[in-house]
Amino acid sequence: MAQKTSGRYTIHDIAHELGVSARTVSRVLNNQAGVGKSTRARVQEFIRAVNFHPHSGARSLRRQRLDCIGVAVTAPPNLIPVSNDVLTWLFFELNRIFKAGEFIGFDMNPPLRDGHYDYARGVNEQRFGACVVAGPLRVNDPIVQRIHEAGCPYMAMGRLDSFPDVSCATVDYEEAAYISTKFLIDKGHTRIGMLKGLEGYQPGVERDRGYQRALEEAGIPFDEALVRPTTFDSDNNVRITHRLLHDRDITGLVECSGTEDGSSIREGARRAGRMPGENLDIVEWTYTYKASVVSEAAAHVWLPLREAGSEGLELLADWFYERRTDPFQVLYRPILYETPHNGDVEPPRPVFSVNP
Amino acid sequence: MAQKTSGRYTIHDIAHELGVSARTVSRVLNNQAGVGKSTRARVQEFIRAVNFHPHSGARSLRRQRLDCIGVAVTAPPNLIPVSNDVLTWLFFELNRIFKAGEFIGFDMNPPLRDGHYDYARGVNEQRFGACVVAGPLRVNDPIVQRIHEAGCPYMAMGRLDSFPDVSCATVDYEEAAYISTKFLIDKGHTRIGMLKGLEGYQPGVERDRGYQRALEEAGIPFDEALVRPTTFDSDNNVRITHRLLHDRDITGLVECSGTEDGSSIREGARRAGRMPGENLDIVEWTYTYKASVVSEAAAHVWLPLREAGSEGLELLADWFYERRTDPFQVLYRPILYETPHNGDVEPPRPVFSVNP
DNA sequence: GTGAAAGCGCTAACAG
DNA sequence: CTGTTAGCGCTTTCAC
Repeated sequence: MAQKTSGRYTIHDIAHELGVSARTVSRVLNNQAGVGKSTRARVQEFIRAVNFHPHSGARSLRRQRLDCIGVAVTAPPNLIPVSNDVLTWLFFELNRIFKAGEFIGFDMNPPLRDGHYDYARGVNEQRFGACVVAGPLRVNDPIVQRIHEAGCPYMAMGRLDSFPDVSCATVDYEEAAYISTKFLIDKGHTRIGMLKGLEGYQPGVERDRGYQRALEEAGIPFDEALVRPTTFDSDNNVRITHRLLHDRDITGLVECSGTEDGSSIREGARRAGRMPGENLDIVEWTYTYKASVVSEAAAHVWLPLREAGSEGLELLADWFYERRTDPFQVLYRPILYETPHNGDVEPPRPVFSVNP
Repeated sequence: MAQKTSGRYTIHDIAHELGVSARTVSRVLNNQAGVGKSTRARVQEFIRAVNFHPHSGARSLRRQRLDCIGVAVTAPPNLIPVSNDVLTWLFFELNRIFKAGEFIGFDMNPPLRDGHYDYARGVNEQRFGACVVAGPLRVNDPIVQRIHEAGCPYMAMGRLDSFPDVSCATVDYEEAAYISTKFLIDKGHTRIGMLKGLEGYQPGVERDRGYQRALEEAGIPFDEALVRPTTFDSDNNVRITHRLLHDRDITGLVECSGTEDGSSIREGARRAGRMPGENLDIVEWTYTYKASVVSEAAAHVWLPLREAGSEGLELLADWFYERRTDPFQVLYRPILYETPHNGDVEPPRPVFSVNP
């Protein structure tokens, strides 16, 4: 068979080869009506034999439709280590919800441009026909707004104060911080520490607000020394926990690092000579319902982020398939539950990965 | 500013707006010479103001060059759960090696077509200008050959008997199985069990070959009951280990599941009433040098897969940037070392993730 | 230093 | 049921 010099067939080559028109080949490729049964079979046979696939760029240029669903993270993995569990969950959900064989692409390492990670490039360069923004949004993030303005269906897994119209599915971290703190206040604690994840990101700001609101309501003065930003490095978190708990007057601790890394907390408490469950009441945050992050914790707050995300992804698919036309906002409430004490508890499925 | 009806600017719109030609805008976009200093500044300013980005499809159609480096896995994550560690390593390496701001896309969920996962689609549809095939290759895999024939620079992280020309960077699993088994034979064991990962994949076949070669050399008859295929499910591996070690005559064990999941082995041995280090000599495989998978193991075999991969990625970049033109084959030798007994040992960085 | 025109591979509109 | 034609947005000749 004559092969084009470029080394790849085009539909014109195929049409020529088979003595039909390019339009016919295109029809076969797109499963459109208007091709005789035997012609269709011949074309299909040929396409399969030479392993022909249409050029996605040419295709996207002509139809005004991109067939790639993109996942973009808001920062490189060293800063925002989105865990394998979340990526796996996203794969499964995207494949469950987008059924038409869309290509799913992950852009996991956005370039730094003008001081911001440009995770919008997949949308801007028209690679993505829809985009999931995974990872927390920075305070005053300007990038997600560009995605919004591009008109591409998208869903961020976080809200943004500075851009309230953002299309998103997430949980209410302010509420989570509020109920965590209030729980400890109601148990009689007045000096409550907080191990605060995601400083500089929207979820970090929400933690601050919820914590302060609970204190205010109870008339407890705010002491900034009690709030310690954490990272995704477990050694560091051991140290931070240790240092915070040095203050023996702290009897309650909101552990909202978001790392679900119980062993760091335990080790940090141990080094400070504290015994969770005896002289320290901990409220642990987790993204898994009834997960046992630390069995000695007084309570857990469940952040149903995946659950919110799944609902958001359905809406995103509706938008992509033009069953709806607008951004949406899905906000799930966190739920506080006393730590389950039977041995039958699953470990958390982390949203962020922690080293080591 | 007048905006096109489509909602997006094209270089023609910009040219019209600024009273220059599209060619000039294109020159600015691509940092080419032949534009006056002030004209260039005006164009750049405008582009930035309206957040213009060229259409990647149109661009790839016209130049015969794709600017996306793709990572494709050979099967969906439930079958081949490539771990976050490997993904993260790939991000870092790709970003270290590809320096021209290439887009890096991950296709992590290839569709099933004709009984094979079509992980070549990114190459076939001309989305990827280079492709890393992550994950093991199935025995007789026909897909990677299509990538090869497409002429796109690529690198598989595995060899393939049925297609020896495959461009790859990997380790010699046959040698690994051979030295593991030989080590135990030399210690006097004659009945040696094997927990064999990746049945049905090339690395599984190589394990078989290396194991049998060592036995043959020593004149020990092969007993297929001693070789047990494992999975990436740790509960299952506990059961398989337990069942295998039921045979009290087995005194040596090659643990080449590839999971680096020491606790399953320990638990399986415990259930069978065996004490590693006392009545059982284990050789553990790991992808991390001097990692402690199981401290009671007699020896570890280090599979320098990442190290081979890094060298392969450099060659892939050379190919992509046209500093070389051909496929390559990088094959690293595994190394056996006695298990270090000082407490100063790092845990392995897994290549596959294991549930739970 | 700049612009007009052709064409990459495909699909939509329209004609037969 | 099938073919012709135009044009998506860009880069590349080539001419000025």
